[in-house]
Amino acid sequence: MEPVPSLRHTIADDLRTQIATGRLKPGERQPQLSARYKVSTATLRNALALLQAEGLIEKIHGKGNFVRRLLRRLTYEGGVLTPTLPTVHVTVRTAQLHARGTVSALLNVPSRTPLTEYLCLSHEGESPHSLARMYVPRDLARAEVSCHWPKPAELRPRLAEIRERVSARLPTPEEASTLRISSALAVLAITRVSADTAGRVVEAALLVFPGDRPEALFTTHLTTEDRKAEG
Amino acid sequence: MEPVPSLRHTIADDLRTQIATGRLKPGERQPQLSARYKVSTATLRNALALLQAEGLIEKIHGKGNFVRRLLRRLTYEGGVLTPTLPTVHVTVRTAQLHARGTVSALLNVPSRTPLTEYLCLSHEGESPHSLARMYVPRDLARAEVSCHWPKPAELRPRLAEIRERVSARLPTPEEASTLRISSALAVLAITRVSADTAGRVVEAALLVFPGDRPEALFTTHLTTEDRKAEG
DNA sequence: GAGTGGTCTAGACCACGAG
DNA sequence: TCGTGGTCTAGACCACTCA
Repeated sequence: MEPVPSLRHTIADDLRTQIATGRLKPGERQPQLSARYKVSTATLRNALALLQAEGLIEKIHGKGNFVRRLLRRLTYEGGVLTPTLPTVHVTVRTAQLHARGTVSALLNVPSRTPLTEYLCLSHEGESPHSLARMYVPRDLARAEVSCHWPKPAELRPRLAEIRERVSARLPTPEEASTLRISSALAVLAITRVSADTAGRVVEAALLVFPGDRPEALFTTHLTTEDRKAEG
Repeated sequence: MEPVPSLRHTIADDLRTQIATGRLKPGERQPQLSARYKVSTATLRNALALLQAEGLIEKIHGKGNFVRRLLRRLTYEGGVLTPTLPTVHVTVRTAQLHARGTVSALLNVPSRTPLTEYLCLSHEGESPHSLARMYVPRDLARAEVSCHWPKPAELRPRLAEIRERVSARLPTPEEASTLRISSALAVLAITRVSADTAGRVVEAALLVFPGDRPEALFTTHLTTEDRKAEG
């Protein structure tokens, strides 16, 4: 299949095993590495780009290359991330704005409807972990600041239906810099729309997770009626 | 934020609009393009790599760069892709093998249990569209060759629960060449495990979709009991 | 064999971070 | 100011496709 493995793949493979065995020092510099492997800087950069796309390393302009901490793979299920880690903390920025475009359509409200936006960034230690943008009609906005993390059911309106659209894509430049990931590292994007028992959309959330971290888990329990309807 | 847009982004933006307005001829050559923009080949390649990662173009070694047909975004919901297109056809390869590793764990059967593997590749016209690997215990294997596309409910065992794990990642080299996508184009990977009413796992499926095509949609209807349990 | 894309080099220049 | 990463260049060489 690949009779002549390219130089950058060979170097990337070597660095990968060094990372796996903990032999690679954090903050390793490009010039040292390119000298060690006797390749040009461009080739070494290409090798590092491969590792970056896998989420193994992080490059910081003016400082060096750093091995990313291996974080356990989390699971997003039913609007909640598990396991819930005590080391995760969340910063929330609230803004008042007016509906327009995509958000207006998701919430099923006219343009210029007053909304409250919650911009949530979760960290695990120093590392940014996930990003959430939540939009709530302003008359419904309360202490819903916990985003996609567990929250008491009483705080939110009674929900009747949650629709979650999941897609895979590359991060926008803003997302990449906010999450401190390579723009080549895929992200899992979840668009969540929650409606109450009256059918009114009470929340639209745009969630973004780096692809090397969480996954989403969806379980369908088929009742007898569902199976009848299916046939 | 980005006061000095890099040259390759400028070129990529320009090519993007040309693609959107249909002005870019298929099979456009790198040498012509680098001459047109007066940049080095490396810079032009970087610009094309951006478009490749968005799934807009496809490069074929020795031939040229080709604009990918814009395919409508499909939705995977409840094991079915919608809308169902008459132009989609599926090739299936069946193999007999024995459980091991991940598949063994997913199906919850011991290693070396006889399995039937269905390897399904769907095309829309000439373009590969999605990839599915399905594993079924051999004693349950029947005419289940339609993979994740609609199939009569009678053909499959009565299902009680479907669990779907969704993740975003870059394709493996094999997936990239099979689906004819860039290795930089994110894919949506769905691991589906279906159990019958007795709790026996009757199917494990590994589905891979190019990130520029389908998305997955999951709907949760919260009944009164669910909401009680949530509180 | 001519033309294409894929890889690599050596080196220039700019932008960022820290002392 | 110095060392780092980020971008770009000009050109060499190989691999693939097609006439």
